[in-house]
Amino acid sequence: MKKTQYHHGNLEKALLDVGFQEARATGPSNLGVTHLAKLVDVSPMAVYRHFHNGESLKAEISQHAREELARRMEAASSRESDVKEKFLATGRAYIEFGLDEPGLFSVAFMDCEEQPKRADNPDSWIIFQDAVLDVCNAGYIKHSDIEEVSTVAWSIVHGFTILASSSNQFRLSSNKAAIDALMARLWASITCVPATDK
Amino acid sequence: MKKTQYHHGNLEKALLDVGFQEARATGPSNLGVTHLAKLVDVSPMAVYRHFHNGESLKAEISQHAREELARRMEAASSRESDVKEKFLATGRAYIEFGLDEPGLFSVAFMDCEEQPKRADNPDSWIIFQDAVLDVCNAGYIKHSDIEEVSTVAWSIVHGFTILASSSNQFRLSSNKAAIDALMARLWASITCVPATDK
DNA sequence: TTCTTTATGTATATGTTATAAACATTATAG
DNA sequence: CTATAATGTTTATAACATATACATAAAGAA
Repeated sequence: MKKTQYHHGNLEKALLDVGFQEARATGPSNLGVTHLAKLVDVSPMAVYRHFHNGESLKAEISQHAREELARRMEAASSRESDVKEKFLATGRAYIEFGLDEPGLFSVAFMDCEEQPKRADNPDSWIIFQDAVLDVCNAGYIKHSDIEEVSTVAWSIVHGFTILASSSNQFRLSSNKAAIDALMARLWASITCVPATDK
Repeated sequence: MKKTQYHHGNLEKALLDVGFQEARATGPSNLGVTHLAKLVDVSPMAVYRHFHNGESLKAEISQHAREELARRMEAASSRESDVKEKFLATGRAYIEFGLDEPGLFSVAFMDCEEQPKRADNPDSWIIFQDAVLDVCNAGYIKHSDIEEVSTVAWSIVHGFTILASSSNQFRLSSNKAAIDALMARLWASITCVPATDK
């Protein structure tokens, strides 16, 4: 089982793929240059022909994880037809992604300096905004509230996911019940907002 | 300016203090054993007399950051007298801590294996639960909803803070306006929850 | 005080990682 | 069918974490 070809074929994709798998399995901790190079059976320095440094490799893996999340959100949304249900399914998919794939989720939102941020790729922020736009067009909310509502929706869903999945935070009796309750209250927060008293 | 004493005096506290400062200044990236030892002008191995390994040192720094957050929440709450305002001030303090001290905030919630979790120290989860308990006792919500409401409150506030502070996520026109809106909707989500239709 | 023990630091060594520089091989375009 | 550009390897170097062995100082027993 030794080295048969000097050139790998498509090392860049291979590194991203194996990095994605590692992210899925163990989160951010095994995404080092040397480790990934070993998994692809290539010398560590070969990596630098395709990525400026280890951080940018991690950043791209992180981007891939975010794209996977976005894909699942869109898939979940497309399974529904009602606007409200589409919106809720989008949020629910986000949470379920975090709970089912804690490694990918934490890599998706780990802090790395430069995000690639390619406009052509799906992005959870855009997806939330689109879902909220539909909710708006269906008459549930005012047009001027779109950004505000998107912000709330993403915040609540993201916060819950992090606290429930990644770490040592709140312990809940039932995840499913907690998610149902959370989504109900999310819907409440965006539809029946009271007059800003004071 | 050379080494005058062989023994340091209180190295453990010195390491935690300088680690806290580094966390404040640059987040999780400069909390290594060697680096902190250098800042305290001590050999790297001295650190191991006080911490089992580098991870546990980081974990304690992280704990201190969480305690600082808790302290600010309690301070903000204590400045108000009305139950609702106390609750909202608690959440607002959380967000402001994240925005004012992004380094401390990201260290506070970075994932490290073992959290110390000393019961005698203040903790944001407990503080939220206490605030919600008061909201409950004031008649705003049902007693059976305490856990659910605490979960929502922490989720929304934590999610917003992370997305707004730590990373490259949503860009908002005005932070203050966004926070006001968020808190209004948080209050909405916990008070006027609609019948669980379906 | 002086001696012993324990706590606390240092020195040295090993293994891992990131990454630079120089060199090797292969693919591709004239 | 070569030059040259792309892609990999080898060989440093430097920063780390941390183990082992050793040094010093502080605290208590004699």
